[in-house]
This record gives sequence, structure tokens and C-alpha cells, in this order.
Amino acid sequence: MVLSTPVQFAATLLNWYYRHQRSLPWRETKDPYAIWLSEVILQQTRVKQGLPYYLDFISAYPTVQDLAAAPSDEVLRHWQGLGYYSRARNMHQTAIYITKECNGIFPTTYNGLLQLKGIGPYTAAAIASFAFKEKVAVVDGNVFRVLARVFGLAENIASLAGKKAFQILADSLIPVDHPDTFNQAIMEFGAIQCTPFMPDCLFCPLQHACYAFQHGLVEALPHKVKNKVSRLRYFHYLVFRHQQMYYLKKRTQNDIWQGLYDFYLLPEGEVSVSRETIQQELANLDPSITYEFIMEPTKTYKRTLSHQKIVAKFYLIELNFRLKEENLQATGLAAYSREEIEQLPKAVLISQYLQDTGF
DNA sequence: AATGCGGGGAA
DNA sequence: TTCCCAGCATT
Repeated sequence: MVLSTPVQFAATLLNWYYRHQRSLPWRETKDPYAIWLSEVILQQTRVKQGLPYYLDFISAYPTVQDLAAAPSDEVLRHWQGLGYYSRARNMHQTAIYITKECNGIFPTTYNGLLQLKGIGPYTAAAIASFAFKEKVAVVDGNVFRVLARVFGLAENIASLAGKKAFQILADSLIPVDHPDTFNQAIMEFGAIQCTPFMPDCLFCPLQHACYAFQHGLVEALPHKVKNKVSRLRYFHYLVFRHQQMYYLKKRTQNDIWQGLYDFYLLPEGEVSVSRETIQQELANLDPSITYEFIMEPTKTYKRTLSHQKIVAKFYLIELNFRLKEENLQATGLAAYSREEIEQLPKAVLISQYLQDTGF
């Protein structure tokens, strides 16, 4: 087994990158705003999934000032379906900060970028190296994998100590002359060649230097402790409708889908609810409330998030009158037309329900 | 140090 | 099904 020296490792990687790199729009620019956007989108998101969102977003908001000036609902609407919505909320907040407090000028260093909301060690390193050529190594899921395998680094990547070990190793490998290309190269290598499953070891330029390949540990590295099982939650949505207007509310709690819109939710807990339970809930909401019918629940929708599983049913309720102002205050509900609902940011679960009901 | 936060693609 | 993806904020 021949372990690469830093120089050999970087040279091999760069050589591979020049021949295999994909053409991606954010690689054609030095605009820190565009690079920032691409990096935030690509946090925990594959290129294939994020690319259409990047194109739409950069077209809707070409500059940081455009983003700062946009209403937050509209920003979230552009993010709809991409998940991890705090990324969009933080980006919007930071765009406003940069526009108002920094004259629209981005920090130009790793440490400066790290101060911004939504920018952590990875994103700060990416922007600092790609836009400003700072010699600081990116460490993401790809880098963990490539370094763990090539250098046989078995630290647990889920632990803080493990992450530090990988950052130190990566920083020792990044060359002074092409820090930006090296960072691009090692991630691209992880995404295309050194993949999580069935990596292309047979045609790998690092095969002879790769610790994992030489020791039959390719599948075992990187080492990661399994994450625990997720929470199971039952959502029962009451969809209030009156004269083609639907009542929705914005999710403001410290919970999933913060900032997105959905319908009135029954108190959580029951696997299934009876018609009587719903009638009681409606009476509690407003004793004088009257309605034409309660539709039988829709089919059961299931959504699996990374940390919890949502089982949801929707009950359409045709109201005879508009909800009173006090009920709107208490529940946060407001009436929206179909056209307005289309423009609201919604979780995929809600979009799916609306589509199924012929929206 | 541990936990919460989406959604989709690949095997 | 299970794993993982150009991670970060909060506690």
C-alpha cells in the first residue's frame, strides 16, 4: 500500500477533476451571492435536486438586494419542495443584513462569513475559497467519504472530535496555489467516483494509494453511528371551506415546516378520530358554528422526514358562515382563494392533498 | 454533545 | 425498506 503524499493526492485529484467535472452554473461565476445561494441550496441536497431551484431562484432574485427586498412568503414559495426551510429563512434574513448593514458587500474571509446566519464551517469555507481563493478546506459528506477511505481515517463522522480530525486532515492536503479547484475536485470526486455505494474503484486513479481499497474496507468507511428511529405523528387536518374560500394558517411554532402554510390541525395524539370528536372540536371552536357536512377523511397520506414520520388525514368541512374574527385570532386561520393558495408556500404534503382534490 | 429540521434518488 | 445527500442552529 502506497499512501499518497499531500502533493500527490492533490495532483491526482486535480487531474481527475479536469477530465470529469460537470458543467454547473455556479462554477461559472465569482459572484459571492450566487456562490452563497448555490452552497445553501446544496446543503444536504443533491445537485440534481437543487439545480432547478438554483436557476429559478437566481432568476427571481439576481442580486442580494433583490432577495432582501422580497417578501418572506414569496421567498419560501420559491423554496417550496426543497425542504429544510430554515435555509431559506436564514438566507433571507442574512440578505437583509448584508444589504442594510454592509452596503451589499459580503465578508471576504472565512471568519467573517462564519458570523452570518445560515453559514457554518462548510459554507464559509466554500464561499471563501471559491469566491476569494482563501486556503481553507471544505469538509462535507463527500470529503468525509473520500478522506476516510483513501487515508483510512476511521473516526466517527457524527461526533465533533471526528469532524475535527477530518478538518485537520483536509487542511493539511489543500494546496496553496489552487485551493478553490481542490475543494471543487474533492467534492466532485466523492459525488461521481468515490460514491457511497458501489464506488468505481476499478477505474479509480487513487486505487493503489487507497487504504480502504487495499484493506477491503471500502464499504465500512466512513464510520458513522446509526441515527435513532424517528417519531411517529398523526395529523388530522380540518379543511374549512366557505364559498370557495379555504382557511389556512401559517406554521409559526418551533416545529417542522416553520413559515409554511397548512390547515387547522386537531390536537395531536390519536391514531384516528371519530365524527363526534370533530363535531366536539367544532363546537369548542365556536358553539354557534354550523356546517353542511363533514367529508369522510381522505386517504391516509404518509410522509417520511429524516427525523419523524407523518401520517395525515384531511377532513373537508363546508361551513355555512364565515369564521368569526375571534376564531381567526385564536386559530391563526385566514381565508384564501385558490389563486392565493397557489402562491402560498406549502409543504409537499399540503401540495399533494390540494392536487389530489383537483386544485 | 445531542437533537431537530425535508424531500428525493438509488440500491 | 434503508441510506445519504456541497449542514446548520439550538439547547
